[in-house]
Amino acid sequence: MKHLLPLHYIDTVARSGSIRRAADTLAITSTALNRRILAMEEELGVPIFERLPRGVRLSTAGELMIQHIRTQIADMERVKSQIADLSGARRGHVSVVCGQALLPHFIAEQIANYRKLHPAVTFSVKVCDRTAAIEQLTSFEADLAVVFEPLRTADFQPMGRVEQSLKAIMSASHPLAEKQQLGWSDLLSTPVVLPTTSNGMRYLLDEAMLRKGNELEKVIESDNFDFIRNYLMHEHCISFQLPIGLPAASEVTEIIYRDIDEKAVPTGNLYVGQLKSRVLPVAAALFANAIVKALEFQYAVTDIKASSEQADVRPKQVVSAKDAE
Amino acid sequence: MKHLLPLHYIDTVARSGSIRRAADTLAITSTALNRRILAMEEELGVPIFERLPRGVRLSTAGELMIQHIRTQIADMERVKSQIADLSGARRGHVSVVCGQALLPHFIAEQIANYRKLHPAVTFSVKVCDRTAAIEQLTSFEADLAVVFEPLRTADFQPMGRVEQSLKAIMSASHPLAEKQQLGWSDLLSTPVVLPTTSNGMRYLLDEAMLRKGNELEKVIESDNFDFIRNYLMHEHCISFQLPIGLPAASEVTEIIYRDIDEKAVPTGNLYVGQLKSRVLPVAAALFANAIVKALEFQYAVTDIKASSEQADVRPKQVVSAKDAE
DNA sequence: TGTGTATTCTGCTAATTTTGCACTGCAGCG
DNA sequence: CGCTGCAGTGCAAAATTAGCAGAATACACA
Repeated sequence: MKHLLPLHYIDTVARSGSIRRAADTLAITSTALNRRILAMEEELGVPIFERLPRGVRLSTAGELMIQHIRTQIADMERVKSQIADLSGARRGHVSVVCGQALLPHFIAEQIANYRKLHPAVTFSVKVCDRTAAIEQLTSFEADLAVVFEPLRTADFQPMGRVEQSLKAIMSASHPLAEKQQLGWSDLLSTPVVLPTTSNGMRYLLDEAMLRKGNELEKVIESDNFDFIRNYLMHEHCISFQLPIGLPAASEVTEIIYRDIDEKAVPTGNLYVGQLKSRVLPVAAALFANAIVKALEFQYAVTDIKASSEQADVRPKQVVSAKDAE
Repeated sequence: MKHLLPLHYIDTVARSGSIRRAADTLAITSTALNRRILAMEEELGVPIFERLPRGVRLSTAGELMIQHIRTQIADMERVKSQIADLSGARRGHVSVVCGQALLPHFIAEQIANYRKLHPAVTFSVKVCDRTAAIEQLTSFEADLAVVFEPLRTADFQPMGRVEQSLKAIMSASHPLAEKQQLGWSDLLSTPVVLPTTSNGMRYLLDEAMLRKGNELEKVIESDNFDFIRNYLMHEHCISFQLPIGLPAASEVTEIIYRDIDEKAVPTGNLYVGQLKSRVLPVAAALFANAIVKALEFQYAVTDIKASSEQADVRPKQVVSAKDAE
């Protein structure tokens, strides 16, 4: 959309923090860009940027302006999407951020499903911690966020929620693998690998430690779940994962998972949500619906499975049986 | 703001229903305007306007677009207003519509008060019926609406409300002038001059007639209160007015007013409100606050005055927007 | 049925705006 | 004290846009 080119320019400058860098990414000369910015500021009557020796930074007025600009751009996307929708073609782009390194597992499946229905819709997926996820929403870089126990900010508007109780993950040869459910004392009995504090699970675990008054034996801290999983193969530690981040029951892996007693670690919530008071483009809104539905479904499954496990009616899934050999 | 010039163009064309007429008001040639519109449509991929032999009309896509455009323009105003506010100067423009021909009496006073505080703020006031008032809000031609018993639309967001019970007005020589309070039978005993159906008072009166099962002796119907008041001087009729539309108690006029028994005609509500989910410019928001405060105050005054006139002292409350919803 | 009028749209040229290049001035850094 | 990275400026070229004249079209009304 041509008319919001100037706005896009300002947005880019604000994001890059320098007119020249912005000019690069915009593929125009810095002088042209510079002049447009000057023109806008002239028009507005106040400078949008503070000139620093190392570039530019948004002024107070600029902060107001940039919020407006990003709303404009996002809203234009929405309108285009709705107009495209009128003519039957469901197209558009959906940008999702996940607060949980292993969620892409789930998200990938959802996207694949959605794209089967609407191949003209494209996606971008970004993984970052919860606070960054909310920032991505407010800066309009993301349409949707899927986060675990988000900080309660006024900007986040939940569209769906499922409870997720932490699972302990470990190698099949770990001594604790024999138990079906682990209590707090079990967790204390073994070294643990923890996610970093930006992670929502870590928040729950820290809370549990505070409440119990004793500490887990933290030997490693990492924000990368691939690393954690791999490490569990080398040392008899345990770590944690959300049900939604676990591999499907049918998949055979050397990493097994066990329930944790609710009294040991409280249950958390996984949220799907958007920026408050924003109207999403058609594609994003539909995808959000789909994802919420899927979460509810997935949750129901987890719930049933969990209850049957706790009652110990059914055998543990294939993974443990195989690995126990 | 230059970047939304194209948007403003489209807006104007949509409002005037013809490219040429719009071009006139925009002070450019119709060809230039035409080309810009064609360019926008090209860019959007779908026509915004339907071409009719007598001009143009918004297409379905155009309806979506125009809503976006008006939001954008209004929001830009808000941003400018907030930015101006940063630098201490409280400036801006407030556009008010009233649903009641005699409200300007009250509004004028409010505007005068407000402008004493902030002389840099300008106003436009328009009088129209309730439905038109809401339309003015949705088309972003007005920031605020003050209406009596508005139709309950999803677009109207009340910010304040006061109860207003109808008063009967008549010449001082009218036989009924001797009574302090009029009942339904009193109203039936004399010819009446009614406002048109677009008026909220008329709505209440029609309802009362329906409920009572008998009709007032309507001799004249008019949408002009000046005319009505003047007519009352010539014939012994009565008409109706809201407390807020009455002259101040200190003013001496030949037209007097009397309470009406609540059992005869139900009490209505006067609302101050804005377009739902819109963020008003600073000046408009402040003026809205002031007006709500004044309404509450004025109501209190009316109440005191009324109590001195009539025996029945009944406290009625002012409901703020929070409680109203 | 014909004529007048109002509409949008299209070549073409002139005016205006925007761009890119080369350059200036400025401020921190080693 | 020069170097580097930065925003701003003068000027000519390029691109966009405006205005004019006119074509095509469809309704209104006699």
